[in-house]
Amino acid sequence: MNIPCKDFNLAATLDSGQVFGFAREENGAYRGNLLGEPCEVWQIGDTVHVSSTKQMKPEHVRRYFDLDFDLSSVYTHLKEIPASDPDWFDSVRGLRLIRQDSWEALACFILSSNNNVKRIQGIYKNLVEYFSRRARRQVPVFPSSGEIAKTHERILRQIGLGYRAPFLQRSAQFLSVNPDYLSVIQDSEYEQAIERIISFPGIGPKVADCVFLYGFHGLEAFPVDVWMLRVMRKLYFKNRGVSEKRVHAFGRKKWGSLAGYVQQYLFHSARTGILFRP
DNA sequence: CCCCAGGTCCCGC
DNA sequence: GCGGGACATGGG
Repeated sequence: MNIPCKDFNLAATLDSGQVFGFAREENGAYRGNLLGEPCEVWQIGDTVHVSSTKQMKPEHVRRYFDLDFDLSSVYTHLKEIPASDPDWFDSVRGLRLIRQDSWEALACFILSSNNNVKRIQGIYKNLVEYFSRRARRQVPVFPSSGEIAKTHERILRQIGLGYRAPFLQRSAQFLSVNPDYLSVIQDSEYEQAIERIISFPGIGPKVADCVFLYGFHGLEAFPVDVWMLRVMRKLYFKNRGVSEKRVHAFGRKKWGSLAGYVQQYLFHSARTGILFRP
């Protein structure tokens, strides 16, 4: 399937730490799971190519990659950021926020706490492989909350979750008892949505913002992790040791309904060294 | 041996 | 409400 796309950067989108199920291959294509279908995705110029066994509707892929969103207002904010060069984000222009599955985002970001992207991807892969094999699935996909709820905690530990194993399992158990809770969150305003997400075990304010942003496309979220804390302190607080809470409030107020997008560009750029290099 | 990674939890104040 | 340590695991 070929999908025309303007102002899109597939590599920056999939490498920016918002989704953990895509692996870059030698030829530059990405293998992963798109809308529940294992597939291969690559970009040539202004065209996205998707190869999968089952047929997918182009409008669903467009929606998944948020391709119909006009990024110009985001770029206006990015140009005003006090970096040395106003075009500092040129190499990642076209980075977009994916509309991924909300359960998968919630599960993945429980794994993300005090962890690094490389290892989160590894645990994600282990979860897909173990539970797909166990259920004898023909196509490997991320396990449902029901599957996680029913397994043994020691299995999750063996897979590599460490001390986060009981957090993920208890969260899955809650969802299997309250199956409509994710749609309740979907229909909530920011403050109440965060309050509800934060009630899951292993989820604090930072992960809750990630879940709201990536799992529910809540663009007014502004996750502040160690990378964001560093870059924001440098840009706006004269390198003073201001708290995460204060940086979070600052970003949300400054960028409003686009805070999540600005955050994604800042986070990816900080982590890859695009911003602030000698 | 150390420190770090898309933090959270739990404790004492 | 804020500060500090513990927490699994793997890489540098």
